[in-house]
Amino acid sequence: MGRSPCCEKAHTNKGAWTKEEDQRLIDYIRLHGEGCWRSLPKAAGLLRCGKSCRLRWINYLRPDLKRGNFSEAEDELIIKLHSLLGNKWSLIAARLPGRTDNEIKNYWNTHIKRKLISRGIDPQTHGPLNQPTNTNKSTELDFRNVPKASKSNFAPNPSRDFNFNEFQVKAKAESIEEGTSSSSGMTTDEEQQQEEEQDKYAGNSQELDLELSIGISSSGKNNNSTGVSTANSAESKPLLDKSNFQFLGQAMAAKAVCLCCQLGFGTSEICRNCQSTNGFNTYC
DNA sequence: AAGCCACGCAACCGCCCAGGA
DNA sequence: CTCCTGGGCGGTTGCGTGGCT
Repeated sequence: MGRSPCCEKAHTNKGAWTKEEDQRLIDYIRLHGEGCWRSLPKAAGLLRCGKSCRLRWINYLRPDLKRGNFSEAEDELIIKLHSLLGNKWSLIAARLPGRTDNEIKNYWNTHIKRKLISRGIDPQTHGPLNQPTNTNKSTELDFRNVPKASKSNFAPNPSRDFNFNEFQVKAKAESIEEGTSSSSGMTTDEEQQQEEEQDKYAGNSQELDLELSIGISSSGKNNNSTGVSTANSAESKPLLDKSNFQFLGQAMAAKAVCLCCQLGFGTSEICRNCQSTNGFNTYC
């Protein structure tokens, strides 16, 4: 039996995308929007697999992408989210405006894993390195190893004994790096930028609110945040004039989904609160 | 200067799920 | 209810690049 291939492999290009291909894809999506990826390559005149087009768009061409280096605050946020969600990169990415799951996954594997190990923390269990792997604390909600089906089937379940406070993780600005921040070799400007980032994500309370509303950040906020990051991302920003894509940003914001709702708290106090207390997402 | 190696990241692969017919 | 298709996700691969010898 087997699945039908997503495309005619014999007639598709592979490997790195050319500028022409990028431009074709951008132009097409600008005119017709996202969706129907299978038929998109033909319609756009691309010799690419539909999935390849989708990935290229999502991971590289999308106008609301941030790119550039991850800030320390983003690092910590990723770590906290990973401790809650495990390798659910898409969920983690939903909490990091302008970042893609692929980008975060790569960053995790190349930087954060090493960072945690150097701190003596097991990147998988988030427990001490020399501790046995099976160390799930009863007080921690752990989405790792949750069957995939449950991801989208989190219907409200009154019988479930669920303490939402367990979703909130304190991420005090304490001891991010053992020692001082200067150990990272940052310049003063970088440190200042990092502080801004930390303010942006953690707020003044120094408490990381992980109520986990999912969504690509709204265009307004995101524009602001990308304004901070454009300095280091300019070189990698492909072909795009951001202003041309405002409508796309708005459309994406409209697609935002609150995780409270996904988890079945759509009518709860918690869900209402996420509009006002969330660090950077306001949709619900 | 050349070769080797390690690393980072873009892209691909294959599986899974949701929704429609 | 079953099958099929489109889309999404996590894991893996492979190429480009920079550092070291």
